[in-house]
Amino acid sequence: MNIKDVAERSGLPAKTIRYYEEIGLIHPLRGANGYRAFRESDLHKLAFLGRARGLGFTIEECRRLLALYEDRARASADVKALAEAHLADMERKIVELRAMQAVLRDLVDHCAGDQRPDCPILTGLADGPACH
Amino acid sequence: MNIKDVAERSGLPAKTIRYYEEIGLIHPLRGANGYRAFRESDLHKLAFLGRARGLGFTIEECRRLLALYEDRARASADVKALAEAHLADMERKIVELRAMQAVLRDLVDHCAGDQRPDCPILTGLADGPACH
DNA sequence: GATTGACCTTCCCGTGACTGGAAGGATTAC
DNA sequence: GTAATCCTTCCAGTCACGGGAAGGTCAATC
Repeated sequence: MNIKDVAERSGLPAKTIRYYEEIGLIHPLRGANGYRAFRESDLHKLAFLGRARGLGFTIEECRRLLALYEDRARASADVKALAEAHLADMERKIVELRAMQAVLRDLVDHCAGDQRPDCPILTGLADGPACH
Repeated sequence: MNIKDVAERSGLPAKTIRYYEEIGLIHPLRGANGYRAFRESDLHKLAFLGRARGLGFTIEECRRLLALYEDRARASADVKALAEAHLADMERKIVELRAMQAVLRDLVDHCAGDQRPDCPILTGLADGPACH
């Protein structure tokens, strides 16, 4: 398979596939013409990576997941630990976003949003956090 | 004021303050020795920027906010629109994170997390989204 | 006056995970 | 034979800084 076929079948852009090879996530063969020659196993790995990335795992986490996936002697506890750490990361991000939202929402709710210049959002940003 | 003083008083690292000057967010004066000479107004702007960044506004949004802040003829509607767009951005991110969390949580909940290799998380990543 | 130490300056490189584009070679279709 | 579509590598840019080097300046002390 050439890169365009794997791109279509994996749903990943060709650029991304080249990048994944460059950073050592996959190791496709090479044809006599210098073209990458992808096996089914490469396609499989790329699909795996695409799904892991889609769940928000970083590239390094994906690398570890892939290593675990290929390690027949793995302990599922190791996979679970990785996944739970990532769940916790996401939870932290959500909490942070919610906190920012709450502050900003409060400012927005006090803003008339008309043609006049008076704006609690700007004074809130200028004079300190949530002064009311 | 030298950069270290403004850094302390604004809570921003000196590196960040230099960067903000480089991209034209602030324009401190220069002393005869080449040192940046910050006025109170510069400090004020930096504090404003720090708070806006803390609420998750991008640098370009901060630039627009600062321009509105300095424009005495602004309409508060413009500020509010910017802030509401940002609220919506954050909401989208939260929804996306929640969706990823839900899928991963489901996989994690089905994983024994023991010393055996069988792992629904890995098979879930390998064989497609949420097949059960 | 010399020296130390803390400050300041600019410059360049690295981050994460790609994306865009240029320059040039290979293959396929007609 | 040639045009279109592939493929390759390499370079640069993204965002918002952070680390660190090389070198100039300032204030206090000896």
